[in-house]
Amino acid sequence: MTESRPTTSYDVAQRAGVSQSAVSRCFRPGSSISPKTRARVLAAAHELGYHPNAMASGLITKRSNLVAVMISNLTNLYYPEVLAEITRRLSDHGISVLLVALQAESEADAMLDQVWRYRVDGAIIAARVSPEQLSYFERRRVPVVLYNRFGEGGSVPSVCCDSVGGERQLVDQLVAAGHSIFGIITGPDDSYVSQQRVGGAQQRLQELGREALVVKGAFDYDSGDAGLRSLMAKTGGKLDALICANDLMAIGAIDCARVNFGIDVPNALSIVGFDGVAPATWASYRVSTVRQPVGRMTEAAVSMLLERIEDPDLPPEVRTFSGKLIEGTSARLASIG
Amino acid sequence: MTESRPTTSYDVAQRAGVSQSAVSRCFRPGSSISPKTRARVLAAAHELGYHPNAMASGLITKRSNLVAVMISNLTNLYYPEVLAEITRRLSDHGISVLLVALQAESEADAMLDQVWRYRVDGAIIAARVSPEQLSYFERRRVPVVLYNRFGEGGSVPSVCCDSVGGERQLVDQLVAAGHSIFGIITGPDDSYVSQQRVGGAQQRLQELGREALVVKGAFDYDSGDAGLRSLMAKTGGKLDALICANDLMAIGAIDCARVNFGIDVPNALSIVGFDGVAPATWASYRVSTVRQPVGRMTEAAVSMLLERIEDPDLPPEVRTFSGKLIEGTSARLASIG
DNA sequence: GCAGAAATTGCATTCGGATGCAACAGTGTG
DNA sequence: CACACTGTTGCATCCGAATGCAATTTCTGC
Repeated sequence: MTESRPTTSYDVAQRAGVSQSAVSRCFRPGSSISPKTRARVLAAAHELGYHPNAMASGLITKRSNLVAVMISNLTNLYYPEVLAEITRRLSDHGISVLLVALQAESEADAMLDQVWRYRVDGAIIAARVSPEQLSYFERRRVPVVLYNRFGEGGSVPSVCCDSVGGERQLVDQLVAAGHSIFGIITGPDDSYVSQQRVGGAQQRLQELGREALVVKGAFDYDSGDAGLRSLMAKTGGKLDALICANDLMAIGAIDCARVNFGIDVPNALSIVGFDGVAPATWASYRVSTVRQPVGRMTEAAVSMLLERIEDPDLPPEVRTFSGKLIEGTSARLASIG
Repeated sequence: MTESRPTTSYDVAQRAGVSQSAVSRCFRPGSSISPKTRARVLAAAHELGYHPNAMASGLITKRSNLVAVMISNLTNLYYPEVLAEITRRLSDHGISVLLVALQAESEADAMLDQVWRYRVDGAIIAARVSPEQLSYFERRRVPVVLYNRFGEGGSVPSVCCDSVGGERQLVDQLVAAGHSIFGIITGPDDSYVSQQRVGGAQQRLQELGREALVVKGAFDYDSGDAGLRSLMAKTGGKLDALICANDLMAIGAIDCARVNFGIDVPNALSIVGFDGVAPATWASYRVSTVRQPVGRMTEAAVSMLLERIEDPDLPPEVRTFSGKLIEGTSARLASIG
């Protein structure tokens, strides 16, 4: 009963009375093997608890069946869902996930070293990665799909939620509902998503002849709080509509408005977010926001990656998905629709 | 510039004018290599962008430097933090994470197949796994550390937060503050954590001559809502103190109490949770809860696992950490302290 | 400058599975 | 029953790095 060393294909071969090649062919779809032999081998494999060694097979096939999933701040509420979805979809295709969780930008190089060593078949990147680091993937011909970011003028396949369009919708609704003094809380400067969202909102505001005060945030709860305080000070409390670059900051701002300033949200102040995370639907918040279609986006990311693993020469492609406007009750919206 | 096929140690050897063995020794700490050769090799490796092939080295050393991290429901708010911490700590030791995200119990076998194929060096399990599945790890001599669960009478190393003790503290405080009609919302039946928390609370209540109405939940927001409704019905609205098996349900219950029943929490109803997740600290909730020491727990889990990878014969060990009582404002507590 | 010890280096082999090729069996035809 | 053809099978080799061993170099002390 002491199953000391892991079983190899030779053990199985011996037990089944066939050659090692036969065992190998048994576990490799598309190989020529007779049903009879197959059954014998599978029986022996089962008895011995045999599982093919992925390192050995990866070594020779040059396919690790590993995909790196790189995520910046896992604690962002939005990413766990994405990560879970991606993992599930990949494993449906027999591919395992090498998780790379970046905290600081500086770690990226050390983590990438791991990625290279394992000869991953591809990568899905939802993290900030420098252009040089990205170009490394290209040079090594490791397919990459960016998630909610954008690589060097669209030269890298990516899946995005239409931030600009979503923000324009929010702004349209806010303006139509008669708001007048706008504030924006951004994400970090180097965040593509933040740039898009803030840019989209500002642009639409300008088109409609409005403008907004902008303060910087960091995509977290406290930023919403701090951002609101700052904007209230700057506007002498006249702030009318607040656009937050994500839901988490919107939630922070809602709490701050109510608890700290005693403001009636949404009657005295409208607050909108972006993402459509779970807490945004909670009864205390019911954030007016744009929900990203996580299911369709992850599906696209995975299938784009798999296609490019099969055929690395596919041209880059950028798929953009529209988010869904969620009315919520944290903002007075025109409610066209 | 077309770096077609990945560089091998032979390429580096040739460029540096040494043998392949020398290159290998360069990347393997503790090997005998002169500083001069080392420098030459490293230079050549750098020029060629060489990264040792983990599959090849794993094949021969029988160490994959991979650890499987198995998590049930990633979307549980509590786990992302745990996952991020564990990943970071492992990568500090040069170990990468093979992520296994279980949704349904049924997937476990298919996912475990992946785990076996990659010959992971160990596993950290924060997912529901059957005893047979667990015993497979033992048979294959793959070290395992359970996270917040408990294997077959303590025969598997594990790291836990003291649920019983935490609940007892909460109950003590609630009773001391004069509550009289208690309700409990549990987690899923098969959850170890739920059993411990509910059992701990019940036991202490009994010791103090009280009892509680118990309804079943599923650790999610909606369960808090549904649980509260059910308890209100059963008690004719007299419910006084509500003990939720985790924060998320406490949050759901708080929202339901305020929004649906117009109850003043905590003055008319005290609600407590467990975990200490980020949303529990938000101004709208400030949940009275017990916070798990995630940092210490993940550190323990990782170091216990690493020790057992080095020496598989270390005896099983269960490390239990006390949580920290967070007063919050969702419950009237005696506030001893 | 030399014997001997110590450190370094290269050679050859190994890990476990995949696969081209040749040998072989089984089938249907004339 | 010989023949061509399709379908299986085993043999030998390969993937890329690690390592025991022996050969070589460098170092040490005298």
